[in-house]
Amino acid sequence: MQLGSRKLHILHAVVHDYISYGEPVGSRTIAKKYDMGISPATIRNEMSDLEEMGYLQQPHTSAGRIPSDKAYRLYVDKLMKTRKPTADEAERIERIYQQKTTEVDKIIEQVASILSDITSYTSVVLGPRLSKVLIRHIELIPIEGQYALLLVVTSAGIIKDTLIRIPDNIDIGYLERISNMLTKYYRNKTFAEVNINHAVDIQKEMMNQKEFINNVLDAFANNIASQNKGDIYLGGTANIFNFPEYQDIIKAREFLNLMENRDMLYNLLGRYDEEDVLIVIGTENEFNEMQDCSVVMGTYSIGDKILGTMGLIGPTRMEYSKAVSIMRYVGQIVSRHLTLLFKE
Amino acid sequence: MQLGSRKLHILHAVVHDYISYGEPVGSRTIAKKYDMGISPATIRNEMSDLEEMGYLQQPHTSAGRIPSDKAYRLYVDKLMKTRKPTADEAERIERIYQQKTTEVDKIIEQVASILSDITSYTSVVLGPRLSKVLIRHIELIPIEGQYALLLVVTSAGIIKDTLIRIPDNIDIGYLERISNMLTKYYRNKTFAEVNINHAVDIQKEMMNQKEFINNVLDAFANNIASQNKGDIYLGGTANIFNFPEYQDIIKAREFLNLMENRDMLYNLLGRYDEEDVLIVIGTENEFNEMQDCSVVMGTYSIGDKILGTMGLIGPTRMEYSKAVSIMRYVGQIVSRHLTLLFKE
DNA sequence: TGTTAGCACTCTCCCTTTATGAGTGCTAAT
DNA sequence: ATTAGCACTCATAAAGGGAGAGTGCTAACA
Repeated sequence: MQLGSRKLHILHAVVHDYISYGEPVGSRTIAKKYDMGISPATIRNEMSDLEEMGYLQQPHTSAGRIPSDKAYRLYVDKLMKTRKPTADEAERIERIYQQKTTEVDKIIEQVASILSDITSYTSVVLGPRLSKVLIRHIELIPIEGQYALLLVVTSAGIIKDTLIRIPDNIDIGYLERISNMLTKYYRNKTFAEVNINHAVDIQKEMMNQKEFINNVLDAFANNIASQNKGDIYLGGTANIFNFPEYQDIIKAREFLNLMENRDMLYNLLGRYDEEDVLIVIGTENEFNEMQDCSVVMGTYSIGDKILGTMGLIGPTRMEYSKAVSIMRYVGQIVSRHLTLLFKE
Repeated sequence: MQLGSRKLHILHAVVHDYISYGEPVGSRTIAKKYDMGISPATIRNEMSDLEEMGYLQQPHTSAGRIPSDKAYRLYVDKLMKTRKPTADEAERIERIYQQKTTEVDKIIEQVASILSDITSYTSVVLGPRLSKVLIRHIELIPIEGQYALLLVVTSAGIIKDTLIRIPDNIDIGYLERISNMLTKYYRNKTFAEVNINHAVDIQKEMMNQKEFINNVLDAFANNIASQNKGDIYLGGTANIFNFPEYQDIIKAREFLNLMENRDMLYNLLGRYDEEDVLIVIGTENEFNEMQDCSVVMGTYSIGDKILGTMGLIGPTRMEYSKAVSIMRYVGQIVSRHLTLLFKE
């Protein structure tokens, strides 16, 4: 069977209506609201065809139709009109620029909250992936007592630190020398490239302070460089209650448990690093637990280096055009902001 | 009317039973389960008195009784048996020691998750209050381009940073000198005590690099020292669904919205800094929205300096003895862990 | 005088029944 | 090919009708 233009129109109408109201759409509704000059009976015939082709489903015999995931896919690929953020939305997104802080965590946190506030979906934002980030500076700062703080500053302004015990006979100058060596050696490398066995200069140094240097290198490699998972920020988890399909307490609970499963979210979003927005609809998602939802993903960057991923999670009948336009614009703005702060 | 020992026994039984099952407790139930050698009819008379005195309430005529907030208060103050963590609970709490990281954020995050996992209530943990924390070290780290990172390391291992633009003609040595001055000047002060006008040495320095020094001091005072709110970590927000009183989607939603209201949580917990555990029951809470819940608060410290507050939030019929014992023990363990890491 | 058995009464909860209405598919007419 | 008409299906809401838990009151009892 062919997907003629009339079928497409009807499909569009069903998807559009269902996205707006979340109730199965009947033939009469379409005839009245979308005014396409044919009678409900004709629409019924077409809908019956569309059901056979896998685009529509009936929850039960005497209900209207709802779109299948296949229909949403067709909708987002072919039928959906692109949309720009409204003036109000744009204004709210641009508040990212007004953040005073230069701490990436805080910026990302605000991004999550803006995303969920504007869209009323749940937002997930991954902090900068450490594997994508360059080491800029390593510093051993003496703390009183017998401790020093090993600090690593990266190109995205992220700072990782760990405490190290230092022997009595070590002075500040010595710490500085080691800091310099480490910086010189690992500067502009990623954490993934850290391999303490290759640091020849430093190994020479080992002769006099073998144990201490070992401690430092060990802390660097194991406490800092091996944390390859960045943080996850969530926004608007309670938004899911806005949707009638989640009025069921069991479904709502499942959803919220899902949002607490950081590993899953990390796996879902973490592997995505394309420039453009990606839409994953219902059963297209490889995680079974999320096959009731759709996810709209985007990324943010510094310069042209993609740093992290953002996601909007909502019911499969989500307003894709809105989610996409917001996601795109937020991506642009936050990237521009971070680039201004940290580029070069 | 007097609260004789028999009335107390009955009240105890009602509270205990209602905490366990969440259903109104009838006279027969008490006679059977708590075996106090009197008949249901007598218990009914006593319960009627207790109701008059404001300790019990009836949801409707033909239901059993439920405790009022006043009854819970009496219960936690006088009737409740203290309880120690079970071996299993203690073992799970002591995993705090096994954390490899020395980043306070991560430790606190784990504490929130342990608290909520063990108790099955929602946990809220405030990060160290900056007003309680001493400045240990200030450092200007040159980043390539024309930027430096202004880093402040504190006595609780927290690190605050902000970016500063630096003029062309400034070299590393100069940055070091300023770092040393700042450290010398503000060391062992709290952020609250920071007043850039008093830094005489540094103001002298201003003569040659007036604009730059101004930038540094301004960033220090405004971007770092003025952030007096620490972070908030939540655990087990979805736990609320375990309780029948929150099966109602509207109540569940209200609760979750509450948990997203960071300011409120901050105000609720932030002002509390006593050593011992504090229990706030239902209407005792000054925030109307939280008068359906009870909160058990505790603190954690470094040495004998109280740093931050923790809270367990659950229904008013929460298992206070459990919540209190867990809260106490977690407080002890996390304080000991932090003290080992950061003291001196 | 305090305690208890007995009993009528109340109210919720759950089950069943019934009515309503939205929507369909089929058939026959256009 | 399109559409009006109609019988049929199914979910949802409203109404009725026990069953059960629990109470308060009264009168008997130790």
